[in-house]
Amino acid sequence: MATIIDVEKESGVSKSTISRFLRGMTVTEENRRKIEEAVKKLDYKLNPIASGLKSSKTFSVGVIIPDITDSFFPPIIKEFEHCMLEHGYHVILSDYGNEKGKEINQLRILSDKLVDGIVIATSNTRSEHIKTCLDNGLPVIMLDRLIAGFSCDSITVDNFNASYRAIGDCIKLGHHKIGAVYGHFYTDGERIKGVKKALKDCRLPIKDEYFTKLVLPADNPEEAIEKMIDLPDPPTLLFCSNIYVGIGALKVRLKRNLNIPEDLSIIVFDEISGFPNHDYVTYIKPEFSSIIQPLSEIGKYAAELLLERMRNPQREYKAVNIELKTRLKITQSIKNIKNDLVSDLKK
Amino acid sequence: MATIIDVEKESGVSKSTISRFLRGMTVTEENRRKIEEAVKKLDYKLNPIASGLKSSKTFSVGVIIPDITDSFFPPIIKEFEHCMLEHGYHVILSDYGNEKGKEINQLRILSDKLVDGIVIATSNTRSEHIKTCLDNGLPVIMLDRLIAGFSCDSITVDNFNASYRAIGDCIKLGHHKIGAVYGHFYTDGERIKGVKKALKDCRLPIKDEYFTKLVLPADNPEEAIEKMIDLPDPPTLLFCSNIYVGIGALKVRLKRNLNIPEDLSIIVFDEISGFPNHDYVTYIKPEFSSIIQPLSEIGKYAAELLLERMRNPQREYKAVNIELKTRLKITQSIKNIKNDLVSDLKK
DNA sequence: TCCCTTGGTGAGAACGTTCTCACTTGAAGT
DNA sequence: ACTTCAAGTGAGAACGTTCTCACCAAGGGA
Repeated sequence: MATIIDVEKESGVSKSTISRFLRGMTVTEENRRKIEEAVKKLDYKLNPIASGLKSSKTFSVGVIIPDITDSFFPPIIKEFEHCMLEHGYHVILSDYGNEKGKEINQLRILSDKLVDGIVIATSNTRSEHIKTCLDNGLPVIMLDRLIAGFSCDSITVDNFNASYRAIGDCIKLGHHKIGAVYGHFYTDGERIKGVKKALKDCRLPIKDEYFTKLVLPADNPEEAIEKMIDLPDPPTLLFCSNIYVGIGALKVRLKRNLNIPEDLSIIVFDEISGFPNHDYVTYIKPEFSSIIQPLSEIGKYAAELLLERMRNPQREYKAVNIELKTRLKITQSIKNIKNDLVSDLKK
Repeated sequence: MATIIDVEKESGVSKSTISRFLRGMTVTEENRRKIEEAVKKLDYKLNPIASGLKSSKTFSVGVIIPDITDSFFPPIIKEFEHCMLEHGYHVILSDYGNEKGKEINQLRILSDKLVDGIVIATSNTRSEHIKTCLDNGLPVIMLDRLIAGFSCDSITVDNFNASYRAIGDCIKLGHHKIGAVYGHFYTDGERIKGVKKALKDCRLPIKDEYFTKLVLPADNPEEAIEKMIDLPDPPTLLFCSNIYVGIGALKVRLKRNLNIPEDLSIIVFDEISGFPNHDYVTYIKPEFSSIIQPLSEIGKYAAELLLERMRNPQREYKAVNIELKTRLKITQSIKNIKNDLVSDLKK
């Protein structure tokens, strides 16, 4: 393998100038020509390890996620990786398998000199591990999930507002008995806050038996949903706070042969199929109404923000929180109770 | 950040000995104690970049795949990453978006000094790019797909034999008119060879109109399937060579309201839902019969083989080809024509 | 007793870059 | 014409390890 010293000898230009040229700084026309010639002749490639030693840059970033087999993450990672590669960065993938301890461990390993930046979808509610990185000047972008009381760059979606507005729309359609099944993650919390706020703002009661919190994946969403529809006075609409609950609803629908939306209206936060090879679910009619997250965009913005932070590693910083808009897709899975009432009255 | 020189000063032991100790070589009891004490006191961490410069090891490996949003890959990667991490290796993910040129490019970038080993699921039918790596002493493991006439370590599944046996079973159940829709990838080729061999061995005719090759994802599997069932004399059983074709069959079933297996028997190479959050499809009865690939195992064996190669980087080597067994899952989606004939006769 | 081996040691070179700093050159400003 | 300045240059130190090599002590075989 040719080194910069070989290029120096071949071209007659000093290694300092060669190094500068390779990093995009200006050199005289003549030197440029000589260097390019020598580089080509020797098939010289910059050694990124040697380069990283002095400059403390590895041109690689870490992505730490709870579970790559969760369909939420691959599209995000795909776009993120694509953007980073365009800027010469490599992506180190780290799947912590939903184990809080492992998450902290992986973050430490990656931050110990290996990466120039981190993107993390945390499962922890404490922020020490992330704060340590920031204190050491390592940029961290939080993905999808925040930690209460901790300020850090982030890319999230409008969990609260989207849920608030979606439920508002459902209420306008005449739904007054609204139930929700949700998980124990950060995002679930935000979404349920939105649901309850919508109910409150419309002066509708919030019944305890209509709200079931699950510890996923241990708890079974189907059970919770079945229990809810079996109530003496069941809700007319079910808000599924994430895809796992949505899938549960799909199962209950098949198992109990539910008519949607006659027996129950359903709305899901998340698209049940984000995967190109799983979009067949759209053939099961009516499709569930859903709040769709812009997955590629999340990846894109994460990349852009991280790149910006790595370019300008100023110490004292103000956290940038980017909240992306979701898209509400209303289908026949939500009954228009008002219109039905009107037509009932007409009869 | 403390360096090894700081530890040297603190402990009074030379940096050579410290370096040796850190890499697991034996030192005297007294030195061990001194070093450990100093390391702890200074919170010393080995700098992997500096370490890699001299030793030409980065302790990272590259995984190059066509599409991370294809449900096939995440479970493999998850297990692979898990195994590699246990041995101190990091995984750099590289998604080439099914573009042959980009695949070659990514491989070159990764191999230029950045990684100690490569796992690649190639889309190319030429092997130069991989051969270059091997010639440079960089271990490469081929994943899922081989290249004709090119010898290289690999982890695949028994595409040919599994298809051969599965179709053999179907023939025993009385299916003589067997059709297949398949893609243009390596794996499709092997599977179809198995199907045709089974037909040939049973002296059944291989009708051209029963075999449709698609260039995925451009071509539409649904169309091909519909055309086939609309033949004047359609097949009684359809072999779907991959998950995309399987999904196509699912769509056609819903769209045309097909009765499975009365109207058509179906078997799919691949499980239609590899994702934990997409397993609802099992609630659509009857589930399609399928040939299930051991995804985690693929990741595990890839890791083991790669680790072995990196430990013993002997030049002249004989390629190791590991072919994993798939699991055949026969459901009600395959009609037992023979028994039906028998009962028809009894009537 | 002497030689030879074995296991452990430390000094210093090596790895291939980037960074620092003092220098040269030519153009612009007075 | 003389200073000032900016842009570009090259020598050599620096980055933090690992590697090479010569060395030393202890123990075993002759």
